[in-house]
Amino acid sequence: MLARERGGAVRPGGISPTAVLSNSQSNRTDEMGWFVLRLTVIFFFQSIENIKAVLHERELWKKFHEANTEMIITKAGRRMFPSYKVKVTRMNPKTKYILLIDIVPADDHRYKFCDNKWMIAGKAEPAMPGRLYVHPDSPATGAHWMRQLVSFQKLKLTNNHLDPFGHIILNSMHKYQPRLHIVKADENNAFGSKNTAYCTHVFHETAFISVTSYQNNKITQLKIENNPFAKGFRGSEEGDLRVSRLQGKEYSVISKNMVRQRLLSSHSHLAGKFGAGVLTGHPQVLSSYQYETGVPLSNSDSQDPMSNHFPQSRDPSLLYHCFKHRDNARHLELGCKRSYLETSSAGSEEHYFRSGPSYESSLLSHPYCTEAITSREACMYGSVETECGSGPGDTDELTNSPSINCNMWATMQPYPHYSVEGVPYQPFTAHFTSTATIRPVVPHPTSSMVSRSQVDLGVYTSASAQKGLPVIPQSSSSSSSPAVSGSRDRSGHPPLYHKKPGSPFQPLRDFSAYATQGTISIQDPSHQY
DNA sequence: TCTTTCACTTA
DNA sequence: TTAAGTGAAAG
Repeated sequence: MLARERGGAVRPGGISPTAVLSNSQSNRTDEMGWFVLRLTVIFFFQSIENIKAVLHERELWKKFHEANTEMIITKAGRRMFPSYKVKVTRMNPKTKYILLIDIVPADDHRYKFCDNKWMIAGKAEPAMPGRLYVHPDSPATGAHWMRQLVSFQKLKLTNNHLDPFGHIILNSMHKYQPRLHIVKADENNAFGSKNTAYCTHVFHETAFISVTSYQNNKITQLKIENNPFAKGFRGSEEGDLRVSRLQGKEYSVISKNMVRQRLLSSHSHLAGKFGAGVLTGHPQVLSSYQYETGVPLSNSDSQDPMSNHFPQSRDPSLLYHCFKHRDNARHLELGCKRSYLETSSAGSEEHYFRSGPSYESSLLSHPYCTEAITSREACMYGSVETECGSGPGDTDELTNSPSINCNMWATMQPYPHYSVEGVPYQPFTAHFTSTATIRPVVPHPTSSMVSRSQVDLGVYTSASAQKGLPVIPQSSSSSSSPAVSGSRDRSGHPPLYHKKPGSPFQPLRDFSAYATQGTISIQDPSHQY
């Protein structure tokens, strides 16, 4: 849209491409030159790496961020507040995109709240099985995404490691960073094939610490003040008195909330410092069509968690990186419009994948490492600490030629990433819970990592979700599932994620048979536990 | 710390 | 009217 506007705007009064041509050239040549330029302009501004995403209610996010955002996680799943909403521009209006979110560990620490501040309490628990939340409108055209805010408000967080609903699983008292991924869908409304392009946007102000109950009163107050659903807790003498009476309390009408409010009002200085949340990064062209930019979100070396683990003002505030996949066969086909919980009004719009655990690669200065990527990708549940530097490419791949293995959808670089001094690489293994078939493919499986990935790539069907049953990936080369057979892309590689509208999924019986391809499809729910 | 229950709210 | 989302508080 923007590109079109630009393209259209240049011609009348702007510099025409024909301006540099000889006057003797024909009008036809002039037209052709203009056409080429216009195409170039359109291509440039609509290419995946130029897609712009602006965080909605950034000032609100910033208020929370400055107080160190906390997000409640519950067994049943809890929404995030503030909600993750973005305004997307510079998409090709006619191209189909898939928008999804994953939430990766921001570091390898466990936290505690002492003396009214967050402190490091030890080493992080092993990362939970990464899951992705695919926006329910996916796949949709750029015009659709740009038409209005893209809201991920129905995304839910849980601390239930065996969560059957497809919610994003987190560890309590750990710090996380949500990431937005914009994936260009292929002709099959899928992604993950060798030509799949995608970009990742990270808004550092959306980082948070997961908690089972709020720790910081300032956060509690911000939630109450800003979340409509918490209106019942907003401070007023009447309200607090009402609450105390209803609960049979004998304590003073000056409630905890009131005290909090009064305390907070005395030292609240949450005015935003950031300017408009815009994409200000400058993609660097990496080999094999990889693009990335950004800065580390935190300095993990610091001993001051308050000042460093929730980095404040930073410009650009938005980290993003973009990739185009050419050398791998990983392929995810999307069926995001099918509900995960088809009978649930809420669940009907929820779509989850899994993404890989990540902190070890997301924050620290591990060099870009093919082996590590594949291994982590393959160890969704194993939380394997993979050594970097042993890969064939190592750091050179960071700035030069990424390996084939790395250059694939499933190994999308994690948050945060560094452009020069080693690129921590985040697996981006697909897990999701829509009724679509997920078929992650490991193009170049190596050693045992592939078999681990089979365990990783849990998939949830709407049917299983309704039963409260998670589904464990099974694979089968002998699968007769129509979804499976129909989801192979033309390159011969099964897609990672395939939409098969109206097709009930058939459990695949022999997951191991897909070991070399890493293909995953809907599984038999009975195997989850 | 975590889970469950509660009263209240929004949509 | 009802389903679902809130933080508080008890356990």
